[in-house]
This record gives sequence, C-alpha cells and structure tokens, in this order.
Amino acid sequence: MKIATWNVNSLKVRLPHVLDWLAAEQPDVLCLQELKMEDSVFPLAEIQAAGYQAVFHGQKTYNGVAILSRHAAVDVIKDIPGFDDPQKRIIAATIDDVRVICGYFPNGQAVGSDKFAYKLDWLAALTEWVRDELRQHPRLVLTGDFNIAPEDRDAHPAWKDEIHVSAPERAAFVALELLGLTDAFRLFDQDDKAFSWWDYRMNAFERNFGLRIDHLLISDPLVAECRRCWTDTAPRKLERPSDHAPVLIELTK
DNA sequence: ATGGCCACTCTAAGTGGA
Repeated sequence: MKIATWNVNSLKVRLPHVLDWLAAEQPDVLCLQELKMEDSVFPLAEIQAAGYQAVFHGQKTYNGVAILSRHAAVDVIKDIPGFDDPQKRIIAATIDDVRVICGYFPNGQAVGSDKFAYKLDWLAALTEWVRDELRQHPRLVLTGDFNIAPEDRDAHPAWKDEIHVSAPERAAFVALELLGLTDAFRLFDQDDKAFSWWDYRMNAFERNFGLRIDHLLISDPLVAECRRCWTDTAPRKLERPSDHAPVLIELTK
C-alpha cells in the first residue's frame, strides 16, 4: 500500500499536475492540502476518471483538505471534534484497514502572534483527538502539511528561532510522537538537506533552501510494515509548481 | 536569504503563505 501527502497550493491550478502524478505514481491514497476551493467546485469527475474516489472538505481562498483513494473511504470525520474552528484543516477516513488523518496545520505566521497562539491551540486539540483515534484505530497514519520542521536538520541553516522551527512548535511535534507515532521519513537513510517545501522566491528550490514540513507519522503496526519513505521532487520542477513536493510511504501490506 | 514569488480576491492593491 502506497500513501502520499501533497500540499498543492490551489487544486484548481494544480489539477493537471495531480492527475499526471496519480497516473505516474499510482498511490493507493493521496492526501491533499490547501485546495483553496469550495466543495461545490471540487473536480470530482476528473479525479474519478483517473480511477480515484475522493472525500473533501473545502474552503474558498484558504485551507481545504481532501483524501483521494483507490478504495472506498469510510467513517469520515471533518474538523477536530469539539474544537470550534471555521478553518477547514482536517479530514479523516478509513481506507481498507488504515485510518488516515489528513491535516493542513496552521502556519502561525510569526512566533508570538495571534496566529501563533491559534497554531498551538490547534495542535493541542489535535493531539487530544488523535489520542482517541489511536485507541479506536491502531493502524493509523497522521499526515499532511504540519508546518513544523521537527529538527535542525529539517531546515536550511538560515531558519533560526523562527516560525516552523520554534521550541513550542517542536515540542508539539514531539507530543504527537509520544502518542505512539513515528516520523516515517526517519526510519530510513535519507540525503542531507532533504526538504519538502521551497520558497517561490530567490531560486530557493534550485539552491535547496527549504524546509521539511510535510510528514507521515505512523503507528507501531505500520512501522513494522513500512519499507520506504521518500520525497518526490519531480513535480516541484514543473512549470507553475506547488511550492511543496509530495511525500510518500510504501507499506508491505 | 529575508527580497525579488505565487494564489487569491467584490480585478485594486492587499492578504496570506512558509
């Protein structure tokens, strides 16, 4: 089973890239973030024509998440239960025997800002909810755009004490791991300076000034089955790319 | 590196992203 995550930064603009990538990589599950569109205009027909089903939770201009899958997605949850939030950032579903939680974590803008406080509140609510989800679904993946680079090696050295790398954000990431989740990327040898996002400005991609902020955290039964985790930088090289690259895991079952 | 980009929006500049 192959499970992927990709912040597409507008599904309207990136739909051709997504369809090409589905055909090339043939993932069983693809989690998308930053759709930036309402459900009424979600391109369901095009995705179905590519051989995928979809559940989605969209929003105009900002946010929006979706799970595309070969097989049916059931027990769908949208938003963090009990957390009052107008921003559409969470969708969860069970596909085959794996619980998939797809999240577009808040950016936070700047350490100490109102948006930073929202990010930490959101992370705390997420953590308590995922604890419950894990009890019900031992085979679980929490994936998406976390907007957190968990360690120094996950950020270009120019990023210091800023948003995405601050101590409170990294502590929140560790709190998720302490639920019994493992950063699949670090199960395997990886290249140095392996990132998943690069700024559109300053030729950041060509110079590899990036961050690793898109993750797949997997529960212990899936750790035992995980044989590969990698970032596919090919879509970042296309004309008019998303600023994020897809990240994938491959499970033996 | 800190800007210079990109997507979006009551199609103008302004907001937000990371």
